Amino acid sequence: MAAKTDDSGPVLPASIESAWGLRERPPKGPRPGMSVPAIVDAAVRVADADGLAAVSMSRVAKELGAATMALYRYVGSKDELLMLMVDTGYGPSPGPPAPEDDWRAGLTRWAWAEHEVLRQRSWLLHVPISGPPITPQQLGWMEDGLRCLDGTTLGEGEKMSVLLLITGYVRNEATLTSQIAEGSRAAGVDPSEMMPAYGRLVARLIDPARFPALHRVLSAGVLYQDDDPDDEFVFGLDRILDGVEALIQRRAG
Amino acid sequence: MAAKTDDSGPVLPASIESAWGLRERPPKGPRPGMSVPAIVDAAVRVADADGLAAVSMSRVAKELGAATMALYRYVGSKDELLMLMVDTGYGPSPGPPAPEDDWRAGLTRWAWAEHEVLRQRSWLLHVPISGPPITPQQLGWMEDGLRCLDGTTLGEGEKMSVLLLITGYVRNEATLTSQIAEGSRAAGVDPSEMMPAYGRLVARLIDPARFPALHRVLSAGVLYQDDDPDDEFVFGLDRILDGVEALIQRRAG
DNA sequence: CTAGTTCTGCGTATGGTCTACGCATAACAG
DNA sequence: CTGTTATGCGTAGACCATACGCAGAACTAG
Repeated sequence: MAAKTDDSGPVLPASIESAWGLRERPPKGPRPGMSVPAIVDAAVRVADADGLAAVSMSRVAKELGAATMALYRYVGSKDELLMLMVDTGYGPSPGPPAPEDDWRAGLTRWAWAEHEVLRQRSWLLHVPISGPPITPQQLGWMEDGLRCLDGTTLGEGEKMSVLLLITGYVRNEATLTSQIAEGSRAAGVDPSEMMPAYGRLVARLIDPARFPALHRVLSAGVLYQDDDPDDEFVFGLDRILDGVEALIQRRAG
Repeated sequence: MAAKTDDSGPVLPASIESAWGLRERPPKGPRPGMSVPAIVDAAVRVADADGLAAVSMSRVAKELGAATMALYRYVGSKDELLMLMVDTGYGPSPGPPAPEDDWRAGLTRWAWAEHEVLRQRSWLLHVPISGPPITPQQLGWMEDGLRCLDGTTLGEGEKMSVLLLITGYVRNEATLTSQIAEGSRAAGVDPSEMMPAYGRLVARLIDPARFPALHRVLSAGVLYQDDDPDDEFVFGLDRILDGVEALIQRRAG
């Protein structure tokens, strides 16, 4: 007999489907000794402690007192595990915007929430993302962001684009600051000395005649000071939100 | 006797220094059979053909008809090779803005130039960047971007922040579109069918009561259509430049 | 109660990665 | 000619993901 056809196109990995609460366990066979959430939690624990590079299948298995190959009964591949790690690593979305917030306050809060997550779990930035979000909590974040733009003059497509713009900005900013942190740790330099050292290095390398504008920036001492990363974050975010505001005004006519 | 002290702080890898034209070859010993540029070119060729994942030391060596370990006489590590690959992969910077361009036209051109490079060499996005740019051509790009903002009311630090904002945006946008391309190739789906398939998948997964805003986006058909990626790129870029413009106006006022 | 089915846990093995180390040799300086 | 120094590169070690297959557990059908 013909199975009920699944016309939904792309096939979801089994572990992702179970994250959505679909697909119950078949009643046959021995009872599982582990669970997908337990594995993912262990992997997240490893990443929190020793970084994403330390997350290998054998290391995660050791964390659980299990054999390496046992994990493959629960996740189809390491990439699948990584996807699930991202989902729980981000954690639950910050929730819908407060009623008294306008769109700008809401999105600012939303951006800061992601900023905070990425500051605390910088390994999330190192996970090679392999497609648009399909896990429950990731879509939860998206939902909360969209709600901030409810009641604006923007079209649905524009709302999506704005969210993409902001989340991309947050990720990018977090990547840069985490690189400075990791670089200073690798070089054994004090983090506050990292940017000044970089400035001196560039000053030594460049020829002022070939790089006049860059030379001017260096002369202004921009790279030498160790400014508050939060200020830098706020600067870019405000620029983007200004741009969004201009669009909203224009749409309002 | 005391060597001439190098008070410049961080030590540059040897291969990077030679990319700046410093450090000439010592006259002793057998003549080298290869050169750093030849190795980097071969690595770039491999990445262009088969992606960054195909770039292993042995594969690059095979490309050159050399033994794997021979490469380590020229580059200190694979990471160093990757850094040099990024430098030549981006290629020479697009050049200073045309005299008739105002800052906005100049930055637009600048952003499109990077966009174009990343579209053609999407492996650049997969290179884990490990710090601020220190190679000649990378700093050349920075120089050209800074020149676009010459004559504006912005401070030197603000110019730098604006550049970071834009280059981050371009990278992010390129990452998203290349993920769609790679995802569709991996799934054997036509690229134009990728976003519609994603839309159907999300529609199947979410509960409209839990995800009302997302559901509304889907109902509007936003994810189903396969819109021109360039339009999406222009949208975000214009938002950011609007934000920069607002700042310039404010500083001028 | 028994036989069949299906699932779990996991040992083994393959083929890939980067790179530390050390040796033979080639080219130069004095 | 001798000593110094650099190169080319073979060997080997320490990882990695994962394909495959087997033993046994837990359920269902008869």
